[in-house]
Amino acid sequence: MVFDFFFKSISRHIKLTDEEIELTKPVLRHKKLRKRQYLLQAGDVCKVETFVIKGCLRAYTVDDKGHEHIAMFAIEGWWISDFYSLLTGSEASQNIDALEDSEVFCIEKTDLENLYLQVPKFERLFRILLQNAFVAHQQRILAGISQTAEERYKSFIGKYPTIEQRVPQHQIASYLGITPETISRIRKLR
Amino acid sequence: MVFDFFFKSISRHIKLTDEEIELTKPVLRHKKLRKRQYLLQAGDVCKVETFVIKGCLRAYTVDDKGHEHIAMFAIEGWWISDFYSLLTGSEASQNIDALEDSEVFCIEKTDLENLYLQVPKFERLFRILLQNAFVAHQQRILAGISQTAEERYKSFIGKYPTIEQRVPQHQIASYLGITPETISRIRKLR
DNA sequence: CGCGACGTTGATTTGCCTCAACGATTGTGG
DNA sequence: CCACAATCGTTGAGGCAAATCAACGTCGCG
Repeated sequence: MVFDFFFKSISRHIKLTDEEIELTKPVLRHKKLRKRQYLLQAGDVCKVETFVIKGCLRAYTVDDKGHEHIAMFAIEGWWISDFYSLLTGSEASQNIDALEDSEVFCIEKTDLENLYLQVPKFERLFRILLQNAFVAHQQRILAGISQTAEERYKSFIGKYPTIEQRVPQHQIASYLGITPETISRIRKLR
Repeated sequence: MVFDFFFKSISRHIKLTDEEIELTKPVLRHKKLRKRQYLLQAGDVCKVETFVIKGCLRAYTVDDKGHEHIAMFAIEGWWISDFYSLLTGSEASQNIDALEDSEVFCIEKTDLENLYLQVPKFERLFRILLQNAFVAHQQRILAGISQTAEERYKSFIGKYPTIEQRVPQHQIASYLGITPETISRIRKLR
């Protein structure tokens, strides 16, 4: 059942009753994405929070020189969206697309807000998820202002070996804010 | 009254009843900090979430070369803590101290957890605060991987003119991950 | 007063980027 | 199923933004 992985994932943080599970199911919109398919394009308004069931997605911006800068990856069990756009209703500055064939659950913003009222535990769930994201972000920021390219790369493959194995190196370079050439040279030195 | 500023601040996000306000007051521990005084030292465990009533604080790490890297500033109305330490109970990697004589409210972790149960609106408050922090962090990360020192500095003074006026330039340099000399040279060019 | 904190300026170095060329692999349309 | 085009990683040469190192002036404060 497609729902199983979702409810198992969130059970790490909140315990739902059967009734609450039934209330939740209708808001989960199951979607399949082909590799390279967009979930969101910059300029559109982001309307959904997305949970990854299977596969790998990325969120990224494109600067005026046409360079992509990856804000985040999301693999099985992770959430992804353009949060700012979702929150404010403004046009997304980020693109989100699939790096592999993927399956996701999308939750409409309005559905999520109702869900908060019907099943307040979700308020707690997202607070916890945001707390974790907050900590991860802070560490990434500190890495960015205090470490060399090499340190950041090695720290990345230590922290996210799964992602390192799945996505092309130049995507990781883009996430770390360094060039693919530099990554290649770092790797050469054992 | 010292409480006024606090409740006025959070009223932007949640509306408390008089009864809820009275439940909240006892957990707010009022504290004064002298300039340069520590609120938290790396190695200790962070036990409190802190709201700034007056003044300016900073959270920062010190690397093996003795260089400070500022994770965040907090002025009136902002919250500050070593979130990771607070969350996990592990030793703080960050120091927090006052850049000016300051006044704060500290909330003990255990008190906050009880407060979530007694006044669930606080669950919502912190979710909203975390959402905002999430967005700010994401923008800071993207700036770090896609912009030059000059762009980041100018963007900083555009976004936080108040902070730029209050704290020494080398602190801002440390926040942006660039050297004080570079800031000085950027400023020279008009 | 004298010392430390802060900012500035100059000379030099360096880590990383840019640009360019080249194999290897993948995948895709005829 | 092959041919050709992307995609991906590697390597080299050269350049540049920002760091480093060092010296100096100013201010505020104990």
